[in-house]
Amino acid sequence: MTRGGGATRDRILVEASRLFAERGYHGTSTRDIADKVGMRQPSIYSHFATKHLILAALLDADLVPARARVRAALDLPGPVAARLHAYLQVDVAAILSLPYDVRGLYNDDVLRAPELAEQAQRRAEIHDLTRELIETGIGGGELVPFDTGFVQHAITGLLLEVVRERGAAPSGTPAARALDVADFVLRAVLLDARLLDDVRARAATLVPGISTMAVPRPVG
Amino acid sequence: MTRGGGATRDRILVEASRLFAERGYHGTSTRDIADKVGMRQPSIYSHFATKHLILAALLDADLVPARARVRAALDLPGPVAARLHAYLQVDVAAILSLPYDVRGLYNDDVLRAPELAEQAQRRAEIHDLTRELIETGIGGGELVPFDTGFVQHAITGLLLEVVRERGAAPSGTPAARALDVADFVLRAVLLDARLLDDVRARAATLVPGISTMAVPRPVG
DNA sequence: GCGCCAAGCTATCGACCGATAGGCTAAGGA
DNA sequence: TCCTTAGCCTATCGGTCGATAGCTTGGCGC
Repeated sequence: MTRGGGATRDRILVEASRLFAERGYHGTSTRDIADKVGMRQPSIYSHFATKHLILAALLDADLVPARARVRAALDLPGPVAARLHAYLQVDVAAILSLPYDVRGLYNDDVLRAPELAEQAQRRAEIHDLTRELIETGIGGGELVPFDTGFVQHAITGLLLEVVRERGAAPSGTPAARALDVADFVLRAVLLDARLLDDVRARAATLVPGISTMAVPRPVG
Repeated sequence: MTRGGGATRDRILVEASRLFAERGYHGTSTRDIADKVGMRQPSIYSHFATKHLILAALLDADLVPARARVRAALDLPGPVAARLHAYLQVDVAAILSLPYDVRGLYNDDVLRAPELAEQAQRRAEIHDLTRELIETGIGGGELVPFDTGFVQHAITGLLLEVVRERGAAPSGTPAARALDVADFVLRAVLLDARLLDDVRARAATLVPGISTMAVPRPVG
């Protein structure tokens, strides 16, 4: 690991993420991963002590920056609608720009495994923070009084599916797709539809503040 | 199978659907299913020739009525917005009322397996018909000119996540959740937000016509 | 009452799984 | 130069997988 600066470890992560996306975690064997990397199956264990830790590393690469982003959106000042719009844009763009194929990470229900409890907790935290943001917007009269949990789930589902779409037919740039998602959600939840242009303008000024919270992990 | 009128077969399907939802298809063994049903593992093969056929039966129970519903929505007369609203309501309510736990059916990427090609094709057909409905609405100036594929994926993601939510914390009745989904999507895509009340009223008259297209499968 | 057969059972198969043990090799530091 | 050790290798483990073979049983039609 020290010799190559973690290059092999990263290749394992990249290939594993592709296979997880294609066949799911349980449907992918450590031999499958090793074959793609170009090594023997036991050699994987020079870099990861268990198969679960491969998935954990991939999940963390997504979850840790994502949590930083939603926290940034919560801490920023101003109207909730603009912060939500900016957050969605940054989140989608960031996920679509990850070096890993994240499509398979949340498909399977492996997140319930006790070995991934830490990651499951991180994800729950992101959901809680998202709900908090929505709740603030509803309480302040900016957003339609939908059930908060429903809106959070709607956003989660939208993000997951947009990510899944990328692999099948990557239509449009990440930035364009990110704007689509943000617009779609805000049109749905914004109480006064006439404010959408204003929300977009305010969001544009917030995007850099949220983006810089998430330090992208460089991978060869 | 003939003696009990397929009762055991249905119990296998019910228990399998719950386990698939909990651990995914690959994460569930035929022994797990047999244990829940209360029989030995090889006895499963008196009702299903392969494990894939269990999943295929579950998928068909969802996909076949779903295809009928979207076809009905396409064939009905009147504005697209109302038809889309009605379709979404009926679809969500129908899925939430299924005797099976459908949460795990589309999580894994087993649908790519050649044994499930027929089901994959059915699902693709549903997506195509949905896109057609949206395209009509955009062309007719009723809906916001989002990318058609994006809207279809957004709807798919929303439906999947709402279904997933049910198992975790079933908040609200199926009908209430169905209305939430329909409202959320139509607020997002309706060009003139002021028409929403009218769309809802028109949709209410269409709901029976779409519902009756889908014959629910009785299961004990 | 008797034969048929669906539907269960036990026993077992070969394949594949994740993981471990232990050896070889080459790069890097003393 | 020699020692350490990261990073690969081969060989192999026990466990579990989906699936098959073949026996037993009990309800039904005749």
